[in-house]
Amino acid sequence: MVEPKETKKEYPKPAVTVDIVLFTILDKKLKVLLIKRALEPFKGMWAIPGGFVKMPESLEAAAKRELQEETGAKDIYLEQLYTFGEPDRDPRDRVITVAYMALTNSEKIVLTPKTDVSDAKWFSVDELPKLAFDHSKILEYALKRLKWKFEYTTVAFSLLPEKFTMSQVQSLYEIAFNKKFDKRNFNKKIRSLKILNKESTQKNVSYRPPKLYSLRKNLPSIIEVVKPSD
Amino acid sequence: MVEPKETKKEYPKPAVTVDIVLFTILDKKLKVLLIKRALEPFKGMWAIPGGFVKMPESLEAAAKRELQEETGAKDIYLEQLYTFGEPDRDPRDRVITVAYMALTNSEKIVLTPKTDVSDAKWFSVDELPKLAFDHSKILEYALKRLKWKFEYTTVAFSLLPEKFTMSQVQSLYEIAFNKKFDKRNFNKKIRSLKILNKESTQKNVSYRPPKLYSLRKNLPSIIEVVKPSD
DNA sequence: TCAAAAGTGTTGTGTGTACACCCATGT
DNA sequence: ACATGGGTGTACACACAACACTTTTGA
Repeated sequence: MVEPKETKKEYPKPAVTVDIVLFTILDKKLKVLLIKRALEPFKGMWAIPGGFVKMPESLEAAAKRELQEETGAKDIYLEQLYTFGEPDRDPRDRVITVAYMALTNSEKIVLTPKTDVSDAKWFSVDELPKLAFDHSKILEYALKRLKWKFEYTTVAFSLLPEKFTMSQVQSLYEIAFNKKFDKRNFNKKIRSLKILNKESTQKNVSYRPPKLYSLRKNLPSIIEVVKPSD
Repeated sequence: MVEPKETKKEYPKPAVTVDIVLFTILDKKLKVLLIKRALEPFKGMWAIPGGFVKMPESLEAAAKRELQEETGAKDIYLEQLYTFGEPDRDPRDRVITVAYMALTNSEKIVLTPKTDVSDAKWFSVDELPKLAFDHSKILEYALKRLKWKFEYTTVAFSLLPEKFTMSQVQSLYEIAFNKKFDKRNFNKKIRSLKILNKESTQKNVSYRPPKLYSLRKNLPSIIEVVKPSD
């Protein structure tokens, strides 16, 4: 990195924000958290939650803080996606935004809109409203990454409770890929990955009680869960 | 994205730079371009080339500009990697850097150090000096991404001339993965991808003249060139 | 006994991997 | 004629895909 003398001269600087695309599964659908803007610009429009990076905090810390302010949730899976910096993406100022993707089990969180937000809601990813700024582009990118990550890693499991059944896992993948999988093949594939611990057997269901599993700790980060499509 | 009223109050902003990890193949080795810093901080140390983002230019435009200033090269493969923003990564100011990876055929370019740089050189990726800032981390990340991209996409071909032989392709992959491939299997795999046009046959070599190929245009972006390892 | 979801195996097809010899050219 | 890198095929192992019936429980 080159640091020309200009540093001292205080050239104008862009503002830096973080925006977070938070996904969850709700009503058998993949949903994303959007907030309704209470202020200009794009007042009244839906947008991805986010905010300015404060001077002493890292980008990831800023993303975590924003996420917690909106949802109260801690221990959320969080991953940096991409940085969007077209000069005209904010109509007022030059604003560069570092986009993050987050995944959570929807039961863990309670929506608590901040004061600069008039509403916060879950939207199905296939029934999205028009979004403020370039947030549609960001969301589209996040969706691509989500699918990719589901194929090649175990992040999908962060959308499930601690203990879960095999059909919950399958349902999760079917929702994300909008596609049915064969139960036997899916089972076999997941078992062959050796990423699950057997826990116990669920009770109090009016049908054959399923086995419960949990995700093993300290797994390698890339493991190819489902076969790439197309 | 939320834009609180703070915008108008001109809170302090971090500076934003782009840093570019430029790879090439030279002397049968994977090399990276480093510059020797002529100014503080880290004066005299090697670093990844980069510089400040100017107000009216996009991040990618800034990366292209810096790259061209250093190398004179246009039409270089360029891809955003990751944004590094730890508050203390620059000892003076808060500086957030958007890292890019670039690939070029080394014959296309001529190194032309800028005035704030006292030297610019190609380093083998396995013989790197200590680097300024967090640039070692950035480079490490770039290398991971490079390998990943080589496995799953055709970006590797941007390190080759317009027309090339099959052994040049194989050699490229062998260098990047530091691993030998079987000639017949490699050939078969590449041919099965249907990503190459047959061009003609090379002349003036003192051995059986090889066939020349070029990369087809408008290929899908993901195609799994080599099998994932580990 | 019924409803509901759980659980379980075999076979065919395609893809990856291992492996060795002859070919075309310039000198 | 020889040195140099170019070019080619077959056999085995493994992973994916297609496919249907029986089991366990609570009501």
